[in-house]
Amino acid sequence: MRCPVGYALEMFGDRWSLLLIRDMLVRGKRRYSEFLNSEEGISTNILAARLKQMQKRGLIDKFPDPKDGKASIYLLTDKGVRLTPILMEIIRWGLENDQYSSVPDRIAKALTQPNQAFTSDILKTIQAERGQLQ
Amino acid sequence: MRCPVGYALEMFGDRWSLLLIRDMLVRGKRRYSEFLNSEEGISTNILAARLKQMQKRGLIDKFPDPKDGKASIYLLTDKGVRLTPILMEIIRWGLENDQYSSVPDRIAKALTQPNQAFTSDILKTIQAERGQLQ
DNA sequence: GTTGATTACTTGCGAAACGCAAGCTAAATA
DNA sequence: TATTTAGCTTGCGTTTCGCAAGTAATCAAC
Repeated sequence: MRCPVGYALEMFGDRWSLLLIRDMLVRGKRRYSEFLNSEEGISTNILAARLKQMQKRGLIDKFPDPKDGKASIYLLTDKGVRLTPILMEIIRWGLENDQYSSVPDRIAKALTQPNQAFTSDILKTIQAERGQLQ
Repeated sequence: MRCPVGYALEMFGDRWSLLLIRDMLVRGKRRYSEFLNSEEGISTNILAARLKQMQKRGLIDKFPDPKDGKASIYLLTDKGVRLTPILMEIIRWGLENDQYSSVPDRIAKALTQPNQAFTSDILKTIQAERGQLQ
């Protein structure tokens, strides 16, 4: 009998989780080094902690890179991909309320469609990637 | 040319802001004392700081209570009310992914409609309240 | 009109989280 | 074999948070 908002905020309600999810969902980032040089500048110890936490919470999976033994690939789980509608509404609100915000055409276009369409596009893409790694 | 997600998280991306917005949007809370005894247990200094911050950021307004000189009434601005679709998607995700989460019938019903319908319901209600106070 | 309660805070302090810089390990590359 | 790359860990100072106690203004009761 708990509040779903409280649950959601426990899952990704810190300063960095949702930005990492954005990086994975709309920017196609997959690697530690890619997350590290996001424009917002997450520090390396926090990044490591968040990735572990999100894995523990079932939002992302970690795979070894088949082409480079020292590298890893981080992918959203289905539960993580289903955050897409939340992210879309956040993007919509940000664009509506901040004159300095903008997004690439691909995202602007997705915002005109129902959330579900974009979510299932991304879900397919990531499930295909996952298939290559398992 | 900044990211709308980054902007949004600066506006309400801390541990408490979105819970306060939930309290105002779906639980009809308006007063300091009401926020203080939310189930999550915000501490009094943090509550005071958040309310000031949200006011500064244009998410809420503060009005003197016409019936009690020592009391205040906090109301969402239109910008704050427009967060409703984000909150609805968060609720949807929480319900979908946490077996222990539930919401009152009124909210469950609203989730079956397009987000916009519930948003404009709430907007009307709050604009009416605001009219009584200004 | 004085006393006690209510409302909305502020202050002080210890604990936890964050941010920066440096260092470390294993694997790949030259 | 030496150097670079990828992905971390550790240490430490700073900021934020959480708890408890205290304060100020108003209101309600006697």
